[in-house]
Amino acid sequence: MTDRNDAENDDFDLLNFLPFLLNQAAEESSLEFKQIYKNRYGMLRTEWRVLFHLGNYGEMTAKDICQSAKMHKTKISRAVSKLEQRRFLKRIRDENDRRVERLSLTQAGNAAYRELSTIAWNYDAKLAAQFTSDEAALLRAMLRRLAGMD
Amino acid sequence: MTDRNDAENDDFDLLNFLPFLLNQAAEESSLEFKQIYKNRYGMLRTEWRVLFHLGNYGEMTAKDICQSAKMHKTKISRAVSKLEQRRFLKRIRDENDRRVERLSLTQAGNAAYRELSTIAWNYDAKLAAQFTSDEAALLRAMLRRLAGMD
DNA sequence: GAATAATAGTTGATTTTGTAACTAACAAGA
DNA sequence: TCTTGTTAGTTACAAAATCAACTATTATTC
Repeated sequence: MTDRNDAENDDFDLLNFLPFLLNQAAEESSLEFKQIYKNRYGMLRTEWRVLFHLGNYGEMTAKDICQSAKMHKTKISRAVSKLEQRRFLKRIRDENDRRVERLSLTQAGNAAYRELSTIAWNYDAKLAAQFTSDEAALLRAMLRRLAGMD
Repeated sequence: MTDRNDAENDDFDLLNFLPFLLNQAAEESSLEFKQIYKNRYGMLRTEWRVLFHLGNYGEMTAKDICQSAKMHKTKISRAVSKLEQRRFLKRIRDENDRRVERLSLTQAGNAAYRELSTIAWNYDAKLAAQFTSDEAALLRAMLRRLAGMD
């Protein structure tokens, strides 16, 4: 029919292409929660991610967050500034290595984290309730594998 | 310890939070493929998505793509312009409703689609090979559910 | 112990996205 | 038919992400 090689992709199916599916699922499943941190706290995704990391792990450096969240350091730098402006976090320069700043949440930051993480956890439960608990556990394990978090 | 309610989120675990996991998995699992459409064709994600839709489904309108890919119409408008500039797609004004344009790939667009979709399919197989085929099928089904594609 | 390289983080310029207002074509009701 | 409303798609402007160059500090090497 044509001189090009088109044998192998007859059954390519966009709707089953994992990167596309993952993206759609990620997008859709974070929409509702996004409204909350956006409308209630005026935060961007980058900002709540930093907040969640600090709330979840306690004191971290920007680089730590960078590696854990696989976010670019400029995004983190700006998110940290915003959160600092809103008095949600404080920086402490590390006296052993003065390039480093140790980041941690203020009381207000912790309060926001607690409120948001409770909502997040309920939200997560609602998402997971679409599946059996075995399925949900398997889903999380597979996603961790795909994300290179093993 | 404190006067705030912090009972329910003791076991909140960021690394198991589905929206976060989904996002990390989506990001990581599209990285390698992104290099290909980006470096080899100079395309953005929005552009290859439009290309893939047209390659996969044949002639569509911008609105069709909008609904299927859940992308905003301005993104599609710009992606279509770019792809048209590169002679990957052509627009035909619908004479029954002159607001509508029917989009389809040119020969060059089809060639690009064939090459990319073959690579995509192999790439998908490589991702899925991390799991049993039952697991992979379940994963896709769960992602479709989460994405609201049922 | 200078000179060089490497690292943590910031800033500025460019690119891409998102929001809202817009044009053009059609539809429906008075 | 002539408002009024709706829809397909574009454009202008604002917000955010990316990329490269930068400062300040520490590590390395000669």
